[in-house]
Amino acid sequence: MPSSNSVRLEDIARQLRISVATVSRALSGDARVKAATRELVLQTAAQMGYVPNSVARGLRKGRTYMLGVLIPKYDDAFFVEIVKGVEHAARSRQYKVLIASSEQSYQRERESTQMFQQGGVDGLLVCLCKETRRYQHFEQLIKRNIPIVQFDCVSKTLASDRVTTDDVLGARQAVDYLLNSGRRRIAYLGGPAQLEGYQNRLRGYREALQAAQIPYDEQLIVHSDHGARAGDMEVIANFLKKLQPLPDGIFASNDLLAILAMKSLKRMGLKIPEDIAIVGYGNSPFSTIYEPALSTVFQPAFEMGEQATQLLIERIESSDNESPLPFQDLTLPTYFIQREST
Amino acid sequence: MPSSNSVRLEDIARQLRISVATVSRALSGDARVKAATRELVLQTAAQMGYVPNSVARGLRKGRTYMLGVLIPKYDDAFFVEIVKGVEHAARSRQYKVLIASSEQSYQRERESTQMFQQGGVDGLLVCLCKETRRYQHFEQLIKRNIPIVQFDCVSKTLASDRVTTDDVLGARQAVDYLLNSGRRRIAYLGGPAQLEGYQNRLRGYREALQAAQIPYDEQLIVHSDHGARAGDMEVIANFLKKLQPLPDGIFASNDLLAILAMKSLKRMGLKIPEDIAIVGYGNSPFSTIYEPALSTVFQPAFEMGEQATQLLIERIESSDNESPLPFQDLTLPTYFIQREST
DNA sequence: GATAAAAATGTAAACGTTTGTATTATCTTT
DNA sequence: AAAGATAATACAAACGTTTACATTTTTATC
Repeated sequence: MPSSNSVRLEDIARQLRISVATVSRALSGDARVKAATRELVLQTAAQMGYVPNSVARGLRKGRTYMLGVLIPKYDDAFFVEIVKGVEHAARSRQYKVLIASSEQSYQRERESTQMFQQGGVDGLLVCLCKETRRYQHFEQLIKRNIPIVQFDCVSKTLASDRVTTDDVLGARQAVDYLLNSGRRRIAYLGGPAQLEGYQNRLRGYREALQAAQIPYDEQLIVHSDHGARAGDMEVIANFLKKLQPLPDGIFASNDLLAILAMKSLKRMGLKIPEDIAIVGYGNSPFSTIYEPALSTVFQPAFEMGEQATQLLIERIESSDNESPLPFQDLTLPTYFIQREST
Repeated sequence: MPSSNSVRLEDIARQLRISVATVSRALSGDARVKAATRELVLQTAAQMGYVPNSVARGLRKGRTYMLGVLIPKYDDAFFVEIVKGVEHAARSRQYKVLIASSEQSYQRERESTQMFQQGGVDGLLVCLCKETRRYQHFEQLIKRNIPIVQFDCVSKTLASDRVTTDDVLGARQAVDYLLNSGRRRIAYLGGPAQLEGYQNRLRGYREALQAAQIPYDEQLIVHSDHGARAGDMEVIANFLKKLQPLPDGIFASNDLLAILAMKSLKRMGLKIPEDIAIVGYGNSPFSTIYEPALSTVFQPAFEMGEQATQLLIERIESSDNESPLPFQDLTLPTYFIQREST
C-alpha cells in the first residue's frame, strides 16, 4: 500500500481551488501561468512543505535524474577521488548518484550493471574491472538508450565517450625527472600487466629512455601482480637483491609498489634518494605519509570524475536531438610532484 | 517524451495473448497463476529481455528499494569502509544505494537530505557532520515515514536507530596495553574535541589511568583541531618539545595524529617504541605503511555499515506493521592491534 | 460593446506497474 | 448434466506527475 503521507500537487491545487496542471506549471516556471498565480503556488507549496515526487515525475518523463557509477573497488584513494568528482559535477546539475563496486569481479560488474538498469539510471559511468573481456552487459544498456561514459580503464570497442589520464606522459615525466637529475640506470616496477594503464606506463618509461639514448634492459624490469601486499614485497625485495649492479633510480608504476621498494632498500641499508632515487605513480595519500615522502605523478582523478560526468549529462540531455554527438575521447594530463625521494 | 524503447509487461502479454495482470503475477511468483502459464511467461520474458521498470513499480508500491547514505567526507578510509559495508548489506537484500557527502558542511548536509527525500529513498543512513546542531531536516524525513539510522556520529535527540563503536572501550584497550607493557607516563593526543567520539576516547584514557591508579595530568593532554596537516604537525611538535620529562607512551586519538607524533619524535632523535611507545586509533591504511608500523585500535567500520543497513531495511520493511519496533542502540566492540610502535 | 486575439487555466490521458474485484474456465459432486 | 466450488485469468483503478489539447477568461481593437 503506497503511503501517500506527503503533500502532492493535488493538495496544493485543492487548497488554492485551481487545477493540478496549473500548479505543476507554476512550479516548473511555465510562462503560461500568471505571475500572481505562480507566486501564490510557490508560497503555498513552500508553506505546505511540498517535495516533488521524483518517482512519479521519472515515470512520466522517462528520466530519473540518477546517474550510476561503477568502480572496480572502494579501497583505493584514486577511485574515491573520482567518485568525489562525479558527485560534485552531478550535484551541480541536479543529478543524484547511485554507486556500486564490482570488487574486481566480472560477475559483480554484470550484476551491478543490471541493477543500475533496472534501477532506472539515466546514464552510467564505468571503470572496467580487470577481469572484463566481454561487454554485452554494457551494450544492452546502450541499446536501451542509456548512455555510458567510460573512465580510466576503458574498452575501445564500446560505443561510448571515454575519459582517461595520459599514462604515457605521466611515466615520461617521472622517468625524465630521474634522467635529468643524472640517473642512468633506472629500474621499472610494474603493476598488473594486463591493464592498459600499466602498459602505457611501461611505454612511457621506454620512450623516456629512448629519448635519452639509453638502451632498454630487460633485467631492470619486474612485474608484480599486486595481490597480497606481502607477496608484492617479496617479489620486489628479491628483484632488488639480485640486481647487479644496483640501479640508481626506480620508477614504480604505483605508489604502493614504490613504498614497498623503499622499505626493501632501507633494509638493505641504502639511502634514499642519495643512493637510489625513486618515483611512484598516483599521488596516493601514502606518498606524503611515508618517510622519505615519495615523489610521484599526480593523476587528475577528481577532474576525471567531473569531466566524465559532464560528458554523460550532456549526452543524456542531448538524446532527444536527432543528430547524435560524436563520441569524445578525452585524455587528461598528469604532472610530476617532487618530494623527498628524488 | 518518455522513451519506451524497452520491453514492457504489455509486450509480453500481447505476445502470449494474455493479460498484463497475469504476466505481472507470473513474474512475481503469485500462486494464483497456473504453473504452465508461469513457465511460459518467465521464458518469454527472458527471451524478450524484459527488465522491470522499477520507477513504475516504485510509484505503484510506494517503495523504491533505494537507500541513501550520507557521510561527512570521502577522504577517510573509515567512511569508505562503512560505505562498503552498506553496499554489501544492501546488495544482499536487493536495495540500491544513493550516496552523498556533506563535506563537513551543515548546509550541504541539508541539501543532500533534501535531495535524498525528493529522490525517493526508502530510508536514510547518516553520519552527522561536525557542524550539525539542528535536526529539522532529518525530522522532516521521519515525519514522512522515511526512517533514518544514524551511525558513528549520532544525536540522541533524533528518533532513530543508532550504531556506534565503543570508543571508551577502544581507548581503554589502547591505554591498558601501554600500561601493561610498563609505561606510566602516557600522553594523550586529542582530535576535534566537539565530536562525541573523541570525548569518549579521552574518557577511556582517563578510566584506564584511574584503574591503574595513575593521576590524571593536564600537562599530558593536547588537542589539535585537525585542520591542515601541517598545523597539526606544529601543534604536536611543540607539545612534545616542551614536555618535561618526556612521556614513555603516547595514545593518539587517531592514526594520523599518531604518525605525525612519530615523525616529530624521530626528528627529536627518539626511538620508537624503545624510548616512547605509541598507539593510534582507527587502523587506517596509513598504520601499516609507516615505519615503524603503528599499533592501533581497530574499529569495525564495515560491520557498522552492514549492521546499520540491516536495521534500516528491517525498519523499512516492518513499517506496514502497526506496532513499531523500539529503536535500537548498537555499540560495536573495538580491538587492539599490536604492531611495531609498541 | 461586439469580435478577434492572446493569455490563463482546465481536462484528461499517459508513463508501467500492482492489486482488489469481477469474470470465466475447470473440476467435483451429485 | 446441472450445480456448486475452486482455480485461473481478466478488467480497471491507482500511484503522482507532465503535457497535448480544449476551454475559459482577459485584453485589445474597431
